[in-house]
Amino acid sequence: MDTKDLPANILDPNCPSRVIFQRIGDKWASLVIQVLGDGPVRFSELRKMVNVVTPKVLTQTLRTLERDGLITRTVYAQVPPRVDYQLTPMGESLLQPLSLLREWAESHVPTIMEARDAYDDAQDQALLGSTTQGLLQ
Amino acid sequence: MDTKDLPANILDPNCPSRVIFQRIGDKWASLVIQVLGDGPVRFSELRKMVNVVTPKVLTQTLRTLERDGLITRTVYAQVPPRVDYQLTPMGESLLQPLSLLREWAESHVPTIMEARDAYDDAQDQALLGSTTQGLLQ
DNA sequence: AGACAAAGGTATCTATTGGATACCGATAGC
DNA sequence: GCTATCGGTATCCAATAGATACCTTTGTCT
Repeated sequence: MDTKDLPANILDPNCPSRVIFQRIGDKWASLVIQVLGDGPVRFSELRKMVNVVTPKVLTQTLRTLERDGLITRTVYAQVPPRVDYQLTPMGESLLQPLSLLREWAESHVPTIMEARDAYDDAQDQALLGSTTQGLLQ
Repeated sequence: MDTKDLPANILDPNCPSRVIFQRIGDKWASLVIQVLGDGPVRFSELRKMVNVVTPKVLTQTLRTLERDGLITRTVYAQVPPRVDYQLTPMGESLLQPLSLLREWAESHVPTIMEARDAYDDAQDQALLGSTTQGLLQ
């Protein structure tokens, strides 16, 4: 009985679901998938839409997404070359969960910014206090 | 009229929602939030439950989550010290979107593993072909 | 008194990853 | 020939993650 036969569990570092979960959360992968939600996009367009990623990193991202079966890569024999990336059905099935997260992020911007300001102010105060204390010794 | 006044948009690199979106997708942050879904957990327990993170990285993760107002940190004046981390209401509001993603990941493990195998096999074949070609020259 | 243990970290160093930049190969148009 | 386009690679440097050792406080054990 091997680990891989157990039910998938993200908290088990040996479970593939964990790697997959973290791949989805990848800095660029999730953005790429959402951009591809409207249909196939070519490499250079993708680079523009997902502001701002270097070609090396975008290529890496696309390769792993392709390997995982979330997108397909189609090369057209033209010059200059044309390469389209598009979601597979499995890739499309990720759109809904991802858009929920996206909506969450977009709607909580103000609250989070406030929380940050409050935290940073508190930190500044604490720092000021300890410095003063230091000077008073 | 500044960028920060525009509607939140993850695809805009200057929009805070993007940073927030990527923070959620952070390798450890999302796992921590899900673990805290069942109630407060202390540092060492968290380390065990979120297998396997180094103390430095866990501390960093917890600090940013605290700064963003997603968790609170409570210190009990005991020896040895006890520090509890728990979700704020905003943190709790992330549980549902995250669990969707988690379910997606856990349920698609087999399909993705197959896709990987297929991709790697295709790569091996292509490599073998080019090598053979190389030898035949 | 001295040694040791527990919890929640921090400090330091190294390995891995991400990013900036330059360049390549094929071909069409000038 | 020279230049531009597209989809990348190659190379190098900076930022991040990870491994490991160590610190602090106080209670307990000997």
